[in-house]
Amino acid sequence: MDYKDTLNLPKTDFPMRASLAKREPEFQQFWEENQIYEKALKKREGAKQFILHDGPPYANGDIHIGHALNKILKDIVTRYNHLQGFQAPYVPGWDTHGLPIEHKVTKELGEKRKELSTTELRDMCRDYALKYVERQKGQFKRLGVWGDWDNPYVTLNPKYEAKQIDVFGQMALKGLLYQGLKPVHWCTDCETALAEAEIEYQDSRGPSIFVKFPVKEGKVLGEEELTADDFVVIWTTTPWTIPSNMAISVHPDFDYVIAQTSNGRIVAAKELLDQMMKTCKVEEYSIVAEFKGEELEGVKCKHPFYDRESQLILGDHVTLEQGSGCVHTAPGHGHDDYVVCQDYDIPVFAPMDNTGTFTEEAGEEFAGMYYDDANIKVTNLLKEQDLLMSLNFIDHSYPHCWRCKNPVIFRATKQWFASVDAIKDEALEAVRNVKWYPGWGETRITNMIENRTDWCISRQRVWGVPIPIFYCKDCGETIVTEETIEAVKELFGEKGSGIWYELEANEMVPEGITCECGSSDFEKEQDIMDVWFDSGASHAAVLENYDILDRPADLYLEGTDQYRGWFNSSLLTSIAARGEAPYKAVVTNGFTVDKKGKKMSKSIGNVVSPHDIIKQYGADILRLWVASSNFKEDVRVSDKILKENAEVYRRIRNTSRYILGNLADFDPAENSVAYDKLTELDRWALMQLQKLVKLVKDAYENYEYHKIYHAVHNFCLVELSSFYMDILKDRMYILEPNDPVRRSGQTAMYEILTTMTRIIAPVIVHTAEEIWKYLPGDHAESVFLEDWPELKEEYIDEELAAKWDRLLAIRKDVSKALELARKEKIIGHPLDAAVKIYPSEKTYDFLAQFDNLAELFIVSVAQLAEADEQVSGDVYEGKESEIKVAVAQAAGEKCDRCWNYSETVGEDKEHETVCARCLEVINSL
RNA sequence: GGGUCUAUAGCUCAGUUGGUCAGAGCGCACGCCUGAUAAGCGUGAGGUCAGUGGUUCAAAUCCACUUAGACCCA
Repeated sequence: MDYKDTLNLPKTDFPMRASLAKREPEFQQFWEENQIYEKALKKREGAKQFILHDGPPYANGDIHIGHALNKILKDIVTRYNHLQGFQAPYVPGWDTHGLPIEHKVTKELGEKRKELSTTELRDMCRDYALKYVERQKGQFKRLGVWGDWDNPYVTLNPKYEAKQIDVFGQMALKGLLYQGLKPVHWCTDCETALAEAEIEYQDSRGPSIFVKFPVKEGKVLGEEELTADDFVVIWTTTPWTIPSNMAISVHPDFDYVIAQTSNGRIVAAKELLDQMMKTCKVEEYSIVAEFKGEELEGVKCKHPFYDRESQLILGDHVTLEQGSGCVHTAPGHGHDDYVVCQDYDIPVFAPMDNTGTFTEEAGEEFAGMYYDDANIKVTNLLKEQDLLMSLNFIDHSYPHCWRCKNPVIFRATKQWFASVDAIKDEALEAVRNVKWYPGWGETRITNMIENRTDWCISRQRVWGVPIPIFYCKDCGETIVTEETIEAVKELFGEKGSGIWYELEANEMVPEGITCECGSSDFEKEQDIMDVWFDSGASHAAVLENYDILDRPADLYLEGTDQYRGWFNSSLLTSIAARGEAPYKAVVTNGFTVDKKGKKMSKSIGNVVSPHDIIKQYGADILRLWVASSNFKEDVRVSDKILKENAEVYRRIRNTSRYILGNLADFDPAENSVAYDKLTELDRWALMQLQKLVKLVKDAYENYEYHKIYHAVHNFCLVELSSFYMDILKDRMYILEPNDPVRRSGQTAMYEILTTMTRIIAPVIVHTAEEIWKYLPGDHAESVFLEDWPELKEEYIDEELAAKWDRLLAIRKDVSKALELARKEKIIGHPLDAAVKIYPSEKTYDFLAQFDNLAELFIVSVAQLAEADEQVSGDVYEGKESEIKVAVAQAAGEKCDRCWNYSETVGEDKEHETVCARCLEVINSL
């Protein structure tokens, strides 16, 4: 007789091999067809909400590993909170406006661009964006992320745009928006502003001049007094900007000197003096004073042409690469110049029109002159006054227009700004009331907001939301009122913001609006808003627009780059327009880097793509990797790391599979054993489970998912596989199916599996669902329609824990003794062994309370020696406990059925090869 | 150059306020089992806690600097 057939060996169809790449899409289809996400929301109707507001990725290109990390984290958050009992909706979104898309579309069009109207170009941009929305949507869904994928938000949606206008309007009406000047790249040929991406750098030949600025008001520097007879020397390659000079910048930390030359005393950086004198062909000179740049602050020079001061200011942008270390500063024609002048309240001055022609403001010498022609004029004027120290021509890299290939200039134009100063204190106060994970996020955003200058929200582009402002045609006055905002809002909400380009201003301004000057003839603003304003307004445009959402959000969760980006723009617009922070808590994730901790880049070739990972391993492995990482820092990905996660996954999967196999004949309704009737070992296992539940919940609450990963893995491995389940094999297989002790084990395993599956479900969503399908007994159609396992404090018994900890230590020593016996070929399988344990006195009393030591040590015989018994033969002296262990081959024969050695084998005539225990079972079958 | 971070075994992570704190699991090596079997069990080797200096009776743990890396600015 083959006794194997009389055993209860594990039996399940749950596959050992996951085949995730193939099977995951089937579960995703199951969720979609059965509307599991919708049912989950319905189940929590009326419950407290947990709203995670999705930061919109840019609708361009395929998703990369960073997107995957972020989206999976968000999914873990919403699924966990849902299981916890919250209604946790997730409305994904996309950022669909902006230069990168416009640029890409324009580039694809090439020359054809010129034939298209603004509306036609915008339509193409929209199509492009929506194409990538669909594409990325598919990629996100493949990660197993749940949410309202059929109704996501896109920033180009008319309803979104209308809310954005509302936010803009609120800010405008509160006086938080103003027009100012700021330099931008400008093509005088195309008469348009250019974005950085539209600039091409080419070498071109141009003048290079050193100019003396006469000192008007000096001071004592080093040992010497700088007087009105002295000069400060500047260097520039754009002489035409000299008329716009407003200041001279020096670096506070560099060394500067006053040098005596044949041409008067001059100030310059010490390190550049020799080189500069050589260029200017000055042979005789000497240093008469030396001092730090910071001492120059406050010195005033006289502008070479005008009755205007040019003061010395301090700036970190000054370098010692070339020139004089004293930088000609024209805030109307340079970015650094602009920034540094802001600190000194020096006005922006750019006396020039769209064609690059000087205006009257530049004085009669220059008015009407094209900027490029002014170079000669400037040098001539300087020469006449003996202020030109040198004139050379040099080749240098200079920006050119990508379209007409002409050189471009930096030129200040009118831009709309949001005043950050006005709301700074309020914003900082709000920051203090937000929870930041990790904690240093608060410091980081606080510093950023404190140092933030006013926000330039104008963009001279077409793919975006137009700035909804009108101007009086007659007097130029800005028209922005509650009525005009409301009108534009309505219009955009209905037709989309593209309507701005199809209607004349007068068609959009409501009836009855007149300018203070009496005119009712208007024109419209041509600029659009910075895309950061689009996404920054989502707290209104999404949270207020969706019935299932609400403001403020419970959580924003994005990468660390968003302190400057979305966290910032959202906070500012929310404070400005709604008077509150848009979020209650903010979590940030680090960036994904390669195995060496370096950032990923195509050129280095260290990019890991989520698509490849899913294809090779499956989304659950990718998700497990996310959970395994301490994502608040930068996270590493490599094939080795993924392989390791695949191993951990297999352990969790196999443990689950093994339990399922042992539950093959278990009906929880029929066969469950009451808690107080469970064996002590089973109660121990359930206690460990409770400890796990507690730890895991804490970890979810604090966004420390790697703790969950380690805890669950260790639980499967240490508590279950190598101890609890290893011991349980004997009773599961050998005993009569309905034996209460066997049912006790099944009851515990059933609870362990159903609990473990639910707590890990937010991470490995597909696998959890798969396990749920194979679960015996009644259960919801999806694990995501279940509740979080309630913590059973009553299962936790510290006395029991201490008792079993002590036993575990002893078991470790026994196991060591077995290993040594195995090495000496005394035994092979542990069941070959009979162990005799010589305990210390205290340990004897402890061990005597167990009547199943052989079962716990998985040996055929475990004999406890009396406390005073003499040790005989070779023994292993325990390191973890006070025992000595002797190992011998067990006496008797090996039972054919249970594989234990027993002297009862052979006693029965009918079943000669079976032990007494097995005989009883066989007879009862 | 500035702001915010990070650096513990090959990998992922623990190490509460400085005093058995040098740990876990994986991986690796070796062995066992073949009734969880493209599974399971056991044993073992592996780290000058990035480096230097300092504070202290005592530092992976506090301070300074250096090196490397990340994000955002300039």
